[in-house]
Amino acid sequence: MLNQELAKIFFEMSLLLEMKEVAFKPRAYENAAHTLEALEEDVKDIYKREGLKGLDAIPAVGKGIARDIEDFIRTGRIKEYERLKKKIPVDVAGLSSIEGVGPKLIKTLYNTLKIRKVSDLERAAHKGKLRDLPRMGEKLEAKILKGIEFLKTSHGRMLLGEARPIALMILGRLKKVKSVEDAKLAGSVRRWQETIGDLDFLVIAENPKEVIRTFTSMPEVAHIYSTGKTKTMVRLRAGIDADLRILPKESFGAAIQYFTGSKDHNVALRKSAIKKGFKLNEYGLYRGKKLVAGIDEKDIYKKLGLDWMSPEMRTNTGEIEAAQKHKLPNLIEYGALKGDLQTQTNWTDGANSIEEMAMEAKKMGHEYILITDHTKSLAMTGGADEKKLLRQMKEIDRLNKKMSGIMILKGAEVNIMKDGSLDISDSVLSQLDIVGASIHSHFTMPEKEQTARLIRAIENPHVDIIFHPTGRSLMKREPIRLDFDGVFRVAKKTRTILEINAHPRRLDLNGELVRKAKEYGVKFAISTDAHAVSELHYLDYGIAQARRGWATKNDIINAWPLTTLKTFLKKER
DNA sequence: GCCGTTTTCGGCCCGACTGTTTTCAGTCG
Repeated sequence: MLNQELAKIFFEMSLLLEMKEVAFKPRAYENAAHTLEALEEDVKDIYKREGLKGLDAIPAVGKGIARDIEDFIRTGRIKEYERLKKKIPVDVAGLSSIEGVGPKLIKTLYNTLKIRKVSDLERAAHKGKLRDLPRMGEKLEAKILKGIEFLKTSHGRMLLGEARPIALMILGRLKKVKSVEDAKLAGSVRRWQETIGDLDFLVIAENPKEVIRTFTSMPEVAHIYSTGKTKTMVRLRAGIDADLRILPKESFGAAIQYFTGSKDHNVALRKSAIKKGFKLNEYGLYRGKKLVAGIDEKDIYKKLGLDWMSPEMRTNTGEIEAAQKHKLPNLIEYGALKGDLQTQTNWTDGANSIEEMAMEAKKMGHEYILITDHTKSLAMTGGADEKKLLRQMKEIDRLNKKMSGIMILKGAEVNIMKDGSLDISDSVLSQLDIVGASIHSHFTMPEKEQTARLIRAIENPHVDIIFHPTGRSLMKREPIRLDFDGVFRVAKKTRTILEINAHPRRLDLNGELVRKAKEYGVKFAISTDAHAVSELHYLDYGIAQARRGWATKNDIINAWPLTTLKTFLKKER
């Protein structure tokens, strides 16, 4: 899909233009990048069908950018982009991914210190060269070093939300190869891990050569590391490695088990196998030299006296013990949710109208959708004040009369201020169906203050859900510091729901915290934080986190009937 | 460069915060 590649280029162009201090164009390119990121149909298909006119019809894409896209489809290059790159030969995408580094600073860094990439910047910071630049000091120098450190720890990894679609596309392609009997995805993608280091494909095939040829000649392949009879490793253009293994049928289940991991889970599993007099490896479960199980993954667990467990749970944090006692939880199922509880519209920073979001939700089979636009202290999003919220409520009433098959609920993503107060008056909050509240600033407060701040918001009688409770941004920003025991205790007491945010950049709460919160009896909402109709489909990423946290249907409020949910939330306290 | 229920030209989300300064530039979302 070209959309993602183009989005990256346009985003880079917006940064380059901003460095050149060109007015307004940066925003135009940035908007186009966002639209393409969320666009469901491949621009190539649109172009094939409707030409330049079709491209022009894409929101945020006009004549100029349509021509850029055409350029890219035809030649794989964009002239304007290459012209900019030539003038400013700097890795702006890499540098700007460091928290606290933006286009202006990148420009100064290049002009004064000839810094072109992250490693240059790191060296300069270590030498204490940054502090002497205009408007810089020791603190900012240290902040940049910390930002680089953080980036490094997540280096070479990719968000699940980016990696999974690529993996599924390649899997589909492998399955179509004639001699392929079966093809499966293993590794961290199968476990729905938050970030992905590489993609693992396992295949049974009569003619391995044909499969390997298909795999290595895919357009996505940038570099072939090695290619043999049973194993091939490549680097994809998207910036991630992919491994393909061809396996004999009798070992397929064992291989899937082995390559799914996690490593810790497998070590524990092998130990338990040894204890019971078996040997377990990627080719099968053996008693002496005799193959006891191998074709079917479930069979391997069964022979070891264990219930089969879902890959999301394989973290070696008690799942093997629970499987042995037949006490694994009955996990919430994919597709079990009845509605989305966090969505933004074009009333603030979303791309689509309330009606468009509701239509898509209906198409997905949802019973309801909660509209939760930002509030006024998030000014850059056009956050709603009381008046605007009241107007939006009227609009929702109008739409509910007009539409059938979906209920639009009135909500908001109310901003939690530094002191834990909210930026919308109680009298307006009380008129909303469901109120979400979340933190968008002061991420670095000490644990004690941050905890007190969040607890104050949780204790507000109007707040039903805390959205993305830790505020983390995967591979970019750390979670805020919280005393989770304290937070979970108060959330339970006040019947305040914690969100499992399904946005691939957030996944917040994560599985580990879900499991901990669940022990306190906290209930959860799984919601997408969708800013466009296409993002409403993120729900599965949240469900995966819930499953890793051992959550059942009973723990997830939007898996319940709407009436049950509403009764539960009525917390006149 | 994009966009239009005031506009095909003339606008273009803007407030809070931080670390630098001693009035503000840069970044964030």
